[in-house]
Amino acid sequence: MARKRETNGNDDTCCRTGTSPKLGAVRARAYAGWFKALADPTRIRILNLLAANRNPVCVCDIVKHFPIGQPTISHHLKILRATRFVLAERRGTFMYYRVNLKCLGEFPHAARLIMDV
Amino acid sequence: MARKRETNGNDDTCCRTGTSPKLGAVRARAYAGWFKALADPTRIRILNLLAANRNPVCVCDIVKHFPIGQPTISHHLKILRATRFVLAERRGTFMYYRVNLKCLGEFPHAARLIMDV
DNA sequence: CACATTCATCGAAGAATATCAATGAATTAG
DNA sequence: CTAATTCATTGATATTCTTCGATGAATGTG
Repeated sequence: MARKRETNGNDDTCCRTGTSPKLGAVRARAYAGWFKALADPTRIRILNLLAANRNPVCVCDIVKHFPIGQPTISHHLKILRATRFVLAERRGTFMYYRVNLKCLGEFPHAARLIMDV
Repeated sequence: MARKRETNGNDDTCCRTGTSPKLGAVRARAYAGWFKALADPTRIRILNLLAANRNPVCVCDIVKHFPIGQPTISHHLKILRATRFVLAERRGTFMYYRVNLKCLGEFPHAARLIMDV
Protein backbone atom coordinates (compact mmCIF):
# COMPACT_ATOMS: atom_id res chain seq x y z
CA MET A 1 0.00 0.00 0.00
CA ALA A 2 2.23 2.76 -1.22
CA ARG A 3 1.35 6.16 0.02
CA LYS A 4 2.03 9.16 -2.11
CA ARG A 5 3.28 11.26 0.73
CA GLU A 6 3.52 11.22 4.47
CA THR A 7 2.37 14.50 5.89
CA ASN A 8 3.21 15.14 9.49
CA GLY A 9 3.44 11.50 10.44
CA ASN A 10 -0.29 11.18 11.10
CA ASP A 11 -2.80 9.48 8.82
CA ASP A 12 -3.65 12.53 6.75
CA THR A 13 -2.89 10.59 3.63
CA CYS A 14 -5.06 12.02 1.01
CA CYS A 15 -5.68 9.83 -1.93
CA ARG A 16 -6.79 6.72 -0.19
CA THR A 17 -8.95 6.35 -3.27
CA GLY A 18 -12.13 5.55 -1.39
CA THR A 19 -15.41 4.47 -2.84
CA SER A 20 -16.02 5.39 -6.45
CA PRO A 21 -19.22 7.10 -7.52
CA LYS A 22 -21.85 4.43 -8.02
CA LEU A 23 -23.93 6.74 -10.14
CA GLY A 24 -23.06 6.37 -13.81
CA ALA A 25 -22.80 9.22 -16.25
CA VAL A 26 -25.93 8.21 -18.14
CA ARG A 27 -28.22 8.21 -15.17
CA ALA A 28 -26.61 11.36 -13.78
CA ARG A 29 -27.44 13.09 -17.03
CA ALA A 30 -31.06 12.01 -16.73
CA TYR A 31 -31.30 13.32 -13.18
CA ALA A 32 -29.65 16.57 -14.20
CA GLY A 33 -32.31 16.94 -16.88
CA TRP A 34 -35.05 16.99 -14.25
CA PHE A 35 -33.27 19.57 -12.16
CA LYS A 36 -32.51 21.60 -15.27
CA ALA A 37 -36.22 21.87 -15.91
CA LEU A 38 -36.63 23.47 -12.48
CA ALA A 39 -33.51 25.60 -12.81
CA ASP A 40 -35.17 28.59 -14.44
CA PRO A 41 -37.09 31.32 -12.58
CA THR A 42 -39.72 31.65 -15.29
CA ARG A 43 -40.45 27.93 -15.32
CA ILE A 44 -40.73 27.92 -11.54
CA ARG A 45 -43.19 30.78 -11.68
CA ILE A 46 -45.18 29.07 -14.42
CA LEU A 47 -45.48 25.99 -12.20
CA ASN A 48 -46.47 28.23 -9.31
CA LEU A 49 -49.13 29.88 -11.45
CA LEU A 50 -50.52 26.56 -12.64
CA ALA A 51 -50.51 25.18 -9.11
CA ALA A 52 -52.40 28.22 -7.83
CA ASN A 53 -55.21 27.61 -10.30
CA ARG A 54 -57.57 24.78 -9.68
CA ASN A 55 -58.49 24.61 -13.34
CA PRO A 56 -56.10 24.19 -16.25
CA VAL A 57 -54.82 27.45 -17.70
CA CYS A 58 -54.47 28.28 -21.37
CA VAL A 59 -51.26 29.62 -22.83
CA CYS A 60 -52.55 33.09 -23.59
CA ASP A 61 -53.54 33.38 -19.97
CA ILE A 62 -50.12 32.33 -18.80
CA VAL A 63 -48.48 34.81 -21.12
CA LYS A 64 -50.38 37.68 -19.52
CA HIS A 65 -48.60 37.21 -16.21
CA PHE A 66 -45.07 37.38 -17.53
CA PRO A 67 -42.98 40.07 -19.18
CA ILE A 68 -41.83 37.73 -21.94
CA GLY A 69 -43.30 36.78 -25.28
CA GLN A 70 -45.59 33.91 -26.17
CA PRO A 71 -42.98 31.88 -28.09
CA THR A 72 -40.74 31.91 -25.04
CA ILE A 73 -43.57 30.74 -22.81
CA SER A 74 -44.26 27.95 -25.29
CA HIS A 75 -40.59 27.04 -25.15
CA HIS A 76 -40.69 26.75 -21.37
CA LEU A 77 -43.91 24.77 -21.46
CA LYS A 78 -42.32 22.36 -23.89
CA ILE A 79 -39.51 21.70 -21.42
CA LEU A 80 -41.93 21.28 -18.52
CA ARG A 81 -44.03 18.93 -20.63
CA ALA A 82 -41.01 16.86 -21.71
CA THR A 83 -40.10 16.33 -18.06
CA ARG A 84 -43.72 15.59 -17.16
CA PHE A 85 -43.97 18.41 -14.66
CA VAL A 86 -47.02 19.68 -16.52
CA LEU A 87 -49.75 18.05 -18.57
CA ALA A 88 -51.36 19.55 -21.64
CA GLU A 89 -54.79 19.16 -23.10
CA ARG A 90 -56.26 20.64 -26.23
CA ARG A 91 -59.73 22.21 -26.28
CA GLY A 92 -60.51 23.72 -29.63
CA THR A 93 -57.91 26.30 -30.42
CA PHE A 94 -56.72 26.48 -26.87
CA MET A 95 -54.08 24.48 -25.08
CA TYR A 96 -54.73 24.03 -21.39
CA TYR A 97 -51.90 23.30 -19.04
CA ARG A 98 -51.90 22.03 -15.49
CA VAL A 99 -49.29 20.78 -13.05
CA ASN A 100 -48.70 17.05 -12.94
CA LEU A 101 -48.92 16.48 -9.21
CA LYS A 102 -47.86 12.88 -9.62
CA CYS A 103 -44.54 14.06 -11.01
CA LEU A 104 -43.94 17.21 -9.03
CA GLY A 105 -44.86 15.29 -5.91
CA GLU A 106 -41.73 13.23 -6.44
CA PHE A 107 -39.87 16.34 -5.38
CA PRO A 108 -41.60 17.16 -2.10
CA HIS A 109 -39.39 20.03 -1.11
CA ALA A 110 -39.50 21.47 -4.59
CA ALA A 111 -43.27 21.16 -4.55
CA ARG A 112 -43.44 22.96 -1.24
CA LEU A 113 -41.18 25.74 -2.48
CA ILE A 114 -43.07 26.15 -5.70
CA MET A 115 -46.64 25.68 -4.59
CA ASP A 116 -46.67 27.32 -1.16
CA VAL A 117 -47.16 31.03 -1.49
CA MET B 1 -67.48 40.80 -17.71
CA ALA B 2 -66.54 41.15 -21.31
CA ARG B 3 -65.45 37.97 -22.96
CA LYS B 4 -62.98 38.10 -25.76
CA ARG B 5 -64.69 35.44 -27.75
CA GLU B 6 -67.46 32.94 -27.48
CA THR B 7 -66.33 29.62 -28.82
CA ASN B 8 -69.06 27.15 -29.44
CA GLY B 9 -71.44 28.70 -26.96
CA ASN B 10 -70.07 26.76 -24.00
CA ASP B 11 -67.91 28.21 -21.27
CA ASP B 12 -64.63 27.57 -22.99
CA THR B 13 -63.71 31.17 -22.50
CA CYS B 14 -60.02 31.19 -22.24
CA CYS B 15 -58.57 34.22 -20.60
CA ARG B 16 -60.60 34.28 -17.45
CA THR B 17 -57.41 35.68 -15.96
CA GLY B 18 -57.39 33.40 -12.92
CA THR B 19 -55.05 33.55 -9.99
CA SER B 20 -51.75 35.29 -10.57
CA PRO B 21 -48.49 33.66 -9.58
CA LYS B 22 -47.88 34.34 -5.92
CA LEU B 23 -44.22 33.59 -6.27
CA GLY B 24 -42.23 36.74 -7.00
CA ALA B 25 -39.36 36.95 -9.43
CA VAL B 26 -36.77 37.45 -6.71
CA ARG B 27 -37.65 34.36 -4.76
CA ALA B 28 -38.09 32.34 -7.94
CA ARG B 29 -34.55 33.25 -8.88
CA ALA B 30 -33.29 32.04 -5.53
CA TYR B 31 -35.11 28.73 -5.90
CA ALA B 32 -33.80 28.34 -9.42
CA GLY B 33 -30.29 28.81 -8.06
CA TRP B 34 -30.65 25.73 -5.89
CA PHE B 35 -31.94 23.62 -8.72
CA LYS B 36 -29.24 24.99 -11.00
CA ALA B 37 -26.65 23.62 -8.60
CA LEU B 38 -28.14 20.16 -9.09
CA ALA B 39 -28.63 20.61 -12.82
CA ASP B 40 -25.26 19.29 -13.93
CA PRO B 41 -24.31 15.60 -14.28
CA THR B 42 -20.82 16.13 -12.92
CA ARG B 43 -22.05 17.90 -9.82
CA ILE B 44 -24.60 15.16 -9.21
CA ARG B 45 -21.90 12.53 -9.47
CA ILE B 46 -19.63 14.50 -7.16
CA LEU B 47 -22.41 14.55 -4.58
CA ASN B 48 -22.93 10.84 -5.13
CA LEU B 49 -19.23 10.19 -4.62
CA LEU B 50 -19.10 12.26 -1.44
CA ALA B 51 -22.23 10.59 -0.12
CA ALA B 52 -20.78 7.15 -0.76
CA ASN B 53 -17.76 7.94 1.40
CA ARG B 54 -18.18 8.05 5.11
CA ASN B 55 -15.13 10.28 5.48
CA PRO B 56 -14.52 13.59 3.77
CA VAL B 57 -12.75 13.34 0.44
CA CYS B 58 -9.97 15.57 -0.78
CA VAL B 59 -10.09 17.29 -4.14
CA CYS B 60 -7.30 15.28 -5.73
CA ASP B 61 -9.21 12.17 -4.86
CA ILE B 62 -12.39 13.49 -6.42
CA VAL B 63 -10.54 14.46 -9.57
CA LYS B 64 -9.36 10.88 -10.06
CA HIS B 65 -12.88 9.64 -10.64
CA PHE B 66 -13.80 12.06 -13.41
CA PRO B 67 -12.59 12.66 -16.92
CA ILE B 68 -12.29 16.42 -16.39
CA GLY B 69 -9.55 18.61 -15.04
CA GLN B 70 -8.92 19.80 -11.51
CA PRO B 71 -9.88 23.44 -12.14
CA THR B 72 -13.25 22.31 -13.40
CA ILE B 73 -13.80 20.14 -10.35
CA SER B 74 -12.90 23.10 -8.16
CA HIS B 75 -15.40 25.18 -10.09
CA HIS B 76 -18.18 22.66 -9.44
CA LEU B 77 -17.21 22.39 -5.79
CA LYS B 78 -17.45 26.13 -5.48
CA ILE B 79 -21.02 26.05 -6.75
CA LEU B 80 -21.95 23.19 -4.44
CA ARG B 81 -20.34 25.02 -1.53
CA ALA B 82 -22.13 28.29 -2.34
CA THR B 83 -25.47 26.48 -2.24
CA ARG B 84 -24.46 24.63 0.94
CA PHE B 85 -24.84 21.19 -0.60
CA VAL B 86 -21.29 20.40 0.48
CA LEU B 87 -19.08 21.51 3.34
CA ALA B 88 -15.34 22.09 3.07
CA GLU B 89 -12.60 21.77 5.62
CA ARG B 90 -8.90 22.45 5.28
CA ARG B 91 -6.27 20.04 6.62
CA GLY B 92 -2.81 21.18 5.75
CA THR B 93 -2.51 21.40 2.03
CA PHE B 94 -5.63 19.36 1.47
CA MET B 95 -9.22 20.46 1.19
CA TYR B 96 -11.69 17.88 2.37
CA TYR B 97 -15.24 17.93 1.13
CA ARG B 98 -18.33 16.17 2.41
CA VAL B 99 -22.05 16.35 1.69
CA ASN B 100 -24.10 18.63 3.89
CA LEU B 101 -26.88 16.27 4.82
CA LYS B 102 -28.78 19.05 6.53
CA CYS B 103 -29.07 20.85 3.20
CA LEU B 104 -29.39 17.96 0.78
CA GLY B 105 -32.00 16.48 3.14
CA GLU B 106 -34.22 19.40 2.26
CA PHE B 107 -34.60 17.75 -1.13
CA PRO B 108 -35.64 14.22 -0.13
CA HIS B 109 -36.23 12.91 -3.59
CA ALA B 110 -33.05 14.48 -4.87
CA ALA B 111 -31.18 12.95 -1.99
CA ARG B 112 -32.64 9.55 -2.75
CA LEU B 113 -31.77 9.86 -6.42
CA ILE B 114 -28.26 11.02 -5.72
CA MET B 115 -27.32 8.92 -2.73
CA ASP B 116 -29.04 5.60 -3.44
CA VAL B 117 -26.98 3.38 -5.69
C1' DC C 1 15.33 30.15 2.35
C1' DA C 2 14.15 27.27 -2.06
C1' DC C 3 11.17 23.67 -3.65
C1' DA C 4 7.13 20.67 -4.08
C1' DT C 5 2.26 19.85 -3.57
C1' DT C 6 -2.61 20.98 -3.36
C1' DC C 7 -6.11 23.67 -4.63
C1' DA C 8 -8.37 28.15 -6.23
C1' DT C 9 -8.67 31.77 -9.54
C1' DC C 10 -8.21 33.96 -14.13
C1' DG C 11 -8.94 34.40 -19.08
C1' DA C 12 -10.50 32.33 -23.11
C1' DA C 13 -13.01 29.03 -26.18
C1' DG C 14 -16.96 26.25 -27.18
C1' DA C 15 -21.55 24.57 -26.05
C1' DA C 16 -25.96 25.26 -24.22
C1' DT C 17 -29.82 28.31 -23.02
C1' DA C 18 -33.26 32.20 -23.00
C1' DT C 19 -35.30 35.35 -25.65
C1' DC C 20 -37.32 37.59 -29.69
C1' DA C 21 -39.48 38.44 -34.35
C1' DA C 22 -41.37 36.09 -38.01
C1' DT C 23 -43.69 32.30 -39.74
C1' DG C 24 -46.38 28.01 -39.84
C1' DA C 25 -49.99 24.61 -38.26
C1' DA C 26 -54.43 23.69 -36.33
C1' DT C 27 -58.88 25.02 -35.28
C1' DT C 28 -63.14 27.70 -35.49
C1' DA C 29 -66.38 31.22 -37.38
C1' DG C 30 -68.78 33.17 -41.15
C1' DC D 1 -63.40 28.58 -48.92
C1' DT D 2 -61.63 32.86 -46.43
C1' DA D 3 -60.53 35.13 -42.30
C1' DA D 4 -59.35 35.13 -37.51
C1' DT D 5 -57.36 33.15 -33.39
C1' DT D 6 -54.28 30.29 -30.61
C1' DC D 7 -50.22 28.17 -30.10
C1' DA D 8 -45.80 25.81 -31.82
C1' DT D 9 -41.72 26.07 -34.55
C1' DT D 10 -37.81 28.27 -36.88
C1' DG D 11 -33.77 31.18 -37.21
C1' DA D 12 -31.03 34.60 -35.08
C1' DT D 13 -28.84 36.90 -31.10
C1' DA D 14 -27.17 37.67 -26.48
C1' DT D 15 -26.22 35.64 -22.30
C1' DT D 16 -24.83 31.98 -19.36
C1' DC D 17 -22.34 27.76 -18.39
C1' DT D 18 -18.80 24.13 -18.83
C1' DT D 19 -14.32 23.23 -19.67
C1' DC D 20 -9.41 24.02 -20.30
C1' DG D 21 -4.60 25.79 -19.75
C1' DA D 22 -1.91 28.84 -17.16
C1' DT D 23 -1.04 31.04 -13.10
C1' DG D 24 -1.34 32.24 -8.20
C1' DA D 25 -1.96 31.40 -3.11
C1' DA D 26 -1.35 28.56 0.82
C1' DT D 27 0.92 25.05 3.13
C1' DG D 28 4.44 21.71 4.20
C1' DT D 29 9.44 19.76 3.48
C1' DG D 30 14.38 19.96 3.58
